[in-house]
Amino acid sequence: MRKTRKAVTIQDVARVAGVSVSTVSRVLNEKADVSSETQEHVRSVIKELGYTTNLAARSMRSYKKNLVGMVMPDIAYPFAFEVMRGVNQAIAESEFDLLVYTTGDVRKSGRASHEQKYVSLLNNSITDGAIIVAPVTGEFSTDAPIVSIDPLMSNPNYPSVHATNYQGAMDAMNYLLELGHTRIGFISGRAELVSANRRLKGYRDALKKVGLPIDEELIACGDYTTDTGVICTQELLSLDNPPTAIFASNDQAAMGVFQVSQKLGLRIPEDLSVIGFDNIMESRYMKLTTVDQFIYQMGFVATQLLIKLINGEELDTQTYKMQTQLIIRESCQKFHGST
Amino acid sequence: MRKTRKAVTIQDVARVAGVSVSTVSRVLNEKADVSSETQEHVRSVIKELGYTTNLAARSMRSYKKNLVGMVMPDIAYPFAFEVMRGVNQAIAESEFDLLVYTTGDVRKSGRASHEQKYVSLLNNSITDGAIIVAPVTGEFSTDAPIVSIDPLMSNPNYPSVHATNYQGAMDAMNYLLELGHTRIGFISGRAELVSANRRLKGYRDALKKVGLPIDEELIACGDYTTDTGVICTQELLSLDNPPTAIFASNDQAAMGVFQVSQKLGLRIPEDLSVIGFDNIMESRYMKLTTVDQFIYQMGFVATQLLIKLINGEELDTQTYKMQTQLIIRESCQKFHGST
DNA sequence: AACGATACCGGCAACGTTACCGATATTTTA
DNA sequence: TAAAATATCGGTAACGTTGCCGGTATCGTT
Repeated sequence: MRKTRKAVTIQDVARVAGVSVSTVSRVLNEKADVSSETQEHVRSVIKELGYTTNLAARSMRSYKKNLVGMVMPDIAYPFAFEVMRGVNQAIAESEFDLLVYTTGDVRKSGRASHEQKYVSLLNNSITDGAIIVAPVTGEFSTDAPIVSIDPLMSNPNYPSVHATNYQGAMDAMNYLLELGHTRIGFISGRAELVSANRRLKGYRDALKKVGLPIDEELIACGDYTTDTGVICTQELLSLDNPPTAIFASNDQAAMGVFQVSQKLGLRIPEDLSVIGFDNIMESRYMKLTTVDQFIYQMGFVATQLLIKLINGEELDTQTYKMQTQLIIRESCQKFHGST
Repeated sequence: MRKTRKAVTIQDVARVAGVSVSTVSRVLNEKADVSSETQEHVRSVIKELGYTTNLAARSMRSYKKNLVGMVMPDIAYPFAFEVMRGVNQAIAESEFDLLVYTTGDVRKSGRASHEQKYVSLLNNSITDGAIIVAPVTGEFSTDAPIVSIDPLMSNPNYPSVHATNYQGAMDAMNYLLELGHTRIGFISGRAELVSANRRLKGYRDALKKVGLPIDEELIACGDYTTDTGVICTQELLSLDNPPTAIFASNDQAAMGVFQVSQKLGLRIPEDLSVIGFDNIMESRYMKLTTVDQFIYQMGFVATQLLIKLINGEELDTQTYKMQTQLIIRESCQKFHGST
């Protein structure tokens, strides 16, 4: 069925080439102590047999693997893609290759088991270090360096990169307030994530600062997905005194607002102002005003930090804060009087 | 700096628990031959020490790894993301985890060296099998099963999944021809890829079938990127007798057409009809008429095939053809007379 | 001519894990 | 009650690779 030449090993190469295993290994690792004729000969045998070194065996024995690991529960959502783009870029510029590990689904394995698994991936196994996206635990028993992106809790054990979620939320709110909105709905993120909590706090504090009351009815409980964004929007808009603007915790939730609005015949921004958070690819096309948290750069910077750590360099700071920026497009409008 | 508990091994666990290494291994792999008290005790020690099994060592010794590998030169472009989404979904539904391998850049390592590397990844190393996206070689010396997506050449050695590129190109062309266009520009893909050649052949044959001459000037040499798409468009539009419609080999190239048109003040579709290929995420927002090749499904199906192979099942067919479909949006218009 | 320096190469051990076999204690069977 | 079956565990040998040590030739030096 397949053309399989069962597992060619370094021994096979040595036998066929008529040299020792050590010599083959030396050729493979480009050590100095081999005559050029032997080198050439061994190389030709390697090519002939189609030999490739077994990564598992190699990484068990030697220490430098030139591989960076990356762990994410799910790679099929915009945030993940943006992070990966940034990581990819930094990797392309480096001597390292990248290994992305995923279970495909957050719910697939329990949290503990999942964390367990990915620590295995690192724990002086395959990679020289790893980037972990949105980890839920703070403790890793590993020798290899770790950098986290948008971690659950700020953790002193290893460096992390995250956006200024609080400030970003404040900026978004101030913008809406300046436009004259006073009833502003909020769609929250997953409650267990710090990013979500920081944004919620920004929402609350911005209102407090201008002396507006906080109506708990206006805070809908989301989870960063479009589906839940839809539900939250329906809740908010069916209130007796519905909001004139909605601040969604992320752009995917904001897409839910768009969907519901369209169904209800509400125009954005004429009838409803919407602001998001993240600035994912799609937001540009939807002309969504949002808070850019430079996800791409977060991935890029995290990778650079990790590579520094792997190379034994010291870091200036343990937490790298990525400044957010309000991107004004066309989904918000001045609020004129009621209705 | 980091809290490192240096490399806890199975030996450490055994010593602390007061049992043999074998017993710990049995507990880890949930074998039957262990009393429940011992099991519990060992498990508690494992937890206490924060032990996790070394993947490299394990996969060197045992055969089932529950890991699917995926190899792509670059993960930061829309096609790759769509494939990954499909793969991710299939993985989420399976018992397997996913390991995506990339160098971050096609040009980073020479082709041979790159192929070398990723065969290593499989070659009875870490994974049970692998999905290879757009491989350039047809020969892999490996024991583990392989499925390729959009391969360079149709290869009998292992199954592959690819779209009906020829038919899709024909459909696109027929649509433009029916709209009355006779001078249709073409932006080709990377010449070494079959997909690109099949689309070009579709372009040529469609013209031939209706008896239109093939003007080689109208065929611009692209490489599936937006940047080159821009250059090609400029070439095409600066011809003495410019095309009234452009068929771009993929959507990213089509985005180049959009960019140039906007700069030149040309309206799409009023002044220029554009059709693409791929139907990536962005195309929807650009209202680009295009040929959907169901990239997501390609990833999904490829993964399912691979898992079947890993489980020792036989496949019905070696090449799985994904039917394309013309998606009509708003980037094409009837052609009325000249200029 | 005798010595040390050098170039090149082979042998052995080790990495951490699992498969296999065999050993002991306990229970079941005839 | 003796033999056999079973449950539970330990010891040892691999898996394929690289690091280290040491062993030959060959060469240069005096």
